[in-house]
Amino acid sequence: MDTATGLEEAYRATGRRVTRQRRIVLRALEESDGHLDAEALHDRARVHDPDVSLATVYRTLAVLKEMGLVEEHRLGEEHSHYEPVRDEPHYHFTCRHCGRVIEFETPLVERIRKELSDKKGVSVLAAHLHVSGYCSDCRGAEEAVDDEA
Amino acid sequence: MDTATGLEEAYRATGRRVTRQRRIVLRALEESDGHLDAEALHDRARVHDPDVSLATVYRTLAVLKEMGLVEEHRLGEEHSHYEPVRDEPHYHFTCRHCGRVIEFETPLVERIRKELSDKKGVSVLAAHLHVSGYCSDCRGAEEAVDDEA
DNA sequence: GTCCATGCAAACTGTTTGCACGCGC
DNA sequence: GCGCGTGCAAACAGTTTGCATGGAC
Repeated sequence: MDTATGLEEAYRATGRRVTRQRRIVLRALEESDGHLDAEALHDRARVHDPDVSLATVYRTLAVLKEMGLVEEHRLGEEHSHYEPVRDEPHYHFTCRHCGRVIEFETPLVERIRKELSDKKGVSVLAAHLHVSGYCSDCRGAEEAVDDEA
Repeated sequence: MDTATGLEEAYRATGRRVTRQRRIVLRALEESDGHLDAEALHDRARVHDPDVSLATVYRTLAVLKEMGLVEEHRLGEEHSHYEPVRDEPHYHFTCRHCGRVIEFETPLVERIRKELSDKKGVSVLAAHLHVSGYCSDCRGAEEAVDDEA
């Protein structure tokens, strides 16, 4: 796939220096299947170089966010997840029991955007839809989780 | 409106003690038009009693969340906003320039829930839709904000 | 050689918690 | 008066930042 070098090239194109650490973080991001948190990304980066610091991971993510190449999501409510921006918008479902994240697409959010623009006169830049519940594997375990809480 | 005593009664019904501080926080929540953050709620509570602590605000919110009477939202991405649960679900738009929060309704999210259940076999408990952009008053100010970033 | 990027540790923000006291029941 | 709820301050998690050094260009 050609997105494999995508981040690094887009990054280099901005005139920023491509350091060893930054390349490692970019690769780790690209190789991820999406929605990694900073800690997980850091762990993956350290496989290639144990000295990549968490601060560098955060700094790299900040740059990528600013460039619009990476999106930050609050899925589990406590910390952020990051993923490279793709062409088609998509949304997230998280399972409250096993934590699994399922991505899904729907044209309906686009319709909501339009309705909102028309009715309220706002200009929409982004729409995040986060659904939670139990995935097909965990549907029987609902009470167990509720008891834990 | 009868929701004015709603929180306190529901609260009392669980057998918990209704203290002066807790009553103040419940009232402040009910009198809010929704989506206050903990700090704002604390400020409002202190109007009635300067000694209500932020910890008590958080503890009260935690109880109400657990009871399902209050919802927590991540609107601005950095800290949480809280609002009493109402009958009809609604969603939020936030203006990136002035910070205004606009609530809106749409039946389309319900359709998305159904589609998701059918296609992926998941059981949906909650759906949060957060749209951001510029409100009608701030549509001209977009570049100014982008420059600040 | 310049100057951006790094690692480290300290700072910071929002939230939670341990403890001894206070007050609702 | 029992025991939950409180205020305070310290702890906490996630993230950001100041500073001196290092490495990309």
